[in-house]
Order: sequence, then structure tokens, then C-alpha cells
Amino acid sequence: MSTDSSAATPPNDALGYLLKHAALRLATLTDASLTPLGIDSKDLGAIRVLARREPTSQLQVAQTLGIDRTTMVALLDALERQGLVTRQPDPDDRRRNLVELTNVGTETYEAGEAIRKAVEAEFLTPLDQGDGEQLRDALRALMAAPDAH
Amino acid sequence: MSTDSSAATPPNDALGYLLKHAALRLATLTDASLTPLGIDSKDLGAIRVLARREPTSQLQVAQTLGIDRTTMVALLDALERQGLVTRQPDPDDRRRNLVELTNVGTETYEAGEAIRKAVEAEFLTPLDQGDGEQLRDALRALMAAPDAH
DNA sequence: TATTGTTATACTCTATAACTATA
DNA sequence: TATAGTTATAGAGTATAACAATA
Repeated sequence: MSTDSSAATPPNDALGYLLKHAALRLATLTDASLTPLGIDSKDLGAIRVLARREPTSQLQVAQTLGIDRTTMVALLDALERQGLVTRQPDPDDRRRNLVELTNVGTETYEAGEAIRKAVEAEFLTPLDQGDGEQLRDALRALMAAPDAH
Repeated sequence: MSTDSSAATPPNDALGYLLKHAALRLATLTDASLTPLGIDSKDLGAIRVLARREPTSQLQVAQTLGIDRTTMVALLDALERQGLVTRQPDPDDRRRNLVELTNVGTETYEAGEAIRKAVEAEFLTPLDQGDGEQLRDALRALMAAPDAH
């Protein structure tokens, strides 16, 4: 059985519940729409960091996304296997791998971002015009606040 | 973490990223504040369902929360061990357990909800007055939409 | 001695399958 | 046959510890 959070019963207006289930539902929708590209929303997040076209080590990507560097290994293994990224030792510090998007990776990034935005727009249709951007602004303000991890 | 994300490195404004990390941060804060009560935010969610004081089976609680019935077993085991809930076979259908809050469970519910609300208020302080409730309203509207699958 | 990437391992969370007792 | 609760198990997902190469 799936997690049918829209069961019959009453509204749970605890903010944590709402945030968690909204995140889960949007991730499910996005992952489903990204499958033709062979990636999921987590892969797209890593690709988005690399799309800045600045020399980036694996550790920097991991820290930007807030995940462990050991988790990054398998994630990049998959992207490299798909030909979306390359890894080269940094000439200035050979402990580091410089990770870069390939041309295919860049194309996948652009296609993936288009899909993500379309899914977000669809997800936000229950809201009135402008309320979607206000939701995003509010979340951005919360995450920019101090005492982040 | 660096702060050089001026123009070339835009913040990650993917809605899924923002929702997920906001949910994680609020859950971490809430769980930390609930520890004196011996429960976490997931326990409080189950207790909240039971606080309606309607005869409720384990399956009903699980479905309301959108979790599997097998997951509910261990959750209620812990709450029962702490003396917060009781389980009795339903006289009308002895396959079912009727789950009820004890007096201690009711006290814990009230204390827990007070803590949750205080943590939410603190979490929302970066937002202007009223924007917090608008955030909650927007999320409620999204989760009420019949758009599953 | 510290850091980056890697591997192996463990832990958490949750779901699936199978069993029981009831219906 | 079907359902509620339980148990055992498996599968993601992710973190911790140890190790090699490099600084």
C-alpha cells in the first residue's frame, strides 16, 4: 500500500506535517516526470550545482546539498556512468576530483529544469495567482534565517 | 559554508528543495524540544489523532497519518509502554484494537501541542506578521487538492 | 597530522509477506 | 474469503569508521 496522505479524514494543520507531506508529494511527482531523462530530483539537484560551471570538488557539491561526502560517491558514480559528468584529479590538489558537466549533462540539466518547473506549476495550481511565488519566497526567507546546520 | 553566492551562484530556489529542508529543520527543532516529554513529533502526531476522543482502531490512526499499519504497531508499543495510550479489543469486532489516550497521555498531548506551537512560532519569526499563517493556508490548500498520483 | 575520495559496515525508517485470530 | 494486528524480513537511504593517496 502506498502512503495515501489524502485519506478521508480531518485536516492536520501542524506545520511540520504539512511541509513534510507537501515535500513528499512534489518529489514523487517530479521524480515520475524526470524518469524519461534517467535521473531523479536528487540527481538534478547535484547537476544544478555543477551547472554553475565553476570548478567544483565532490566535497563542495556534497556540502552545497547538505549530504555526506560518502553519499556523493555513489550519486556521481551513476551520473558518470550515464555520461552526464566527468571526474578529473585537480592539478592543484590531487586529493580532489574536479567534477564537470559534459555536453550531454548540460542538455539533461536544461531539460530537467524545464520539467521541474512545469511540475511545480502544476503542483501549485490549487493556489491563486501569485500565492505560489509567495509560498516560495516565504520558504526562502525561512531557509536564509540564521542557525542553519 | 561560503557566502559568495552573489550573482553567479544563485540560491537553490527549487520548491522541492525548500520544502524538504524546511520540513527537516522544523522536525529537528520540534523533536529536540519534545524530548523532555519522552516523545517525538511523530508520536505527537499519533497522539493528536487520538485526542479527538473518538473510538479509534490502530488501522484508522495509521490511515489518518498516511503510514502503514505495520509501522503503527511499534509506534503504539512505545506509547503504551510509556503509559500514554491503552489498547483494548473492540467488543463489536474483536479483530480490532481500540486505542485510547490515558490521563497521562492527555496531559502529554496538551504539553506537546504547546511546545509544538511555540517551536513553530519561533521557526516562523523570520516572516512578517501574518505571512506565517498564509504559508500554512497555502500548504493546506495544496494538500487538500485531489491531485494524488 | 589533516584532508579527499573510497569502501565496507551499520543504522534508521518504512514497506512487503506471512502468520493468527477473528469475522 | 477477507480483515486487523502482529512478526519477521527486506529494501531504501544515509551516516560512521577505516583506509589509501595526497597535502
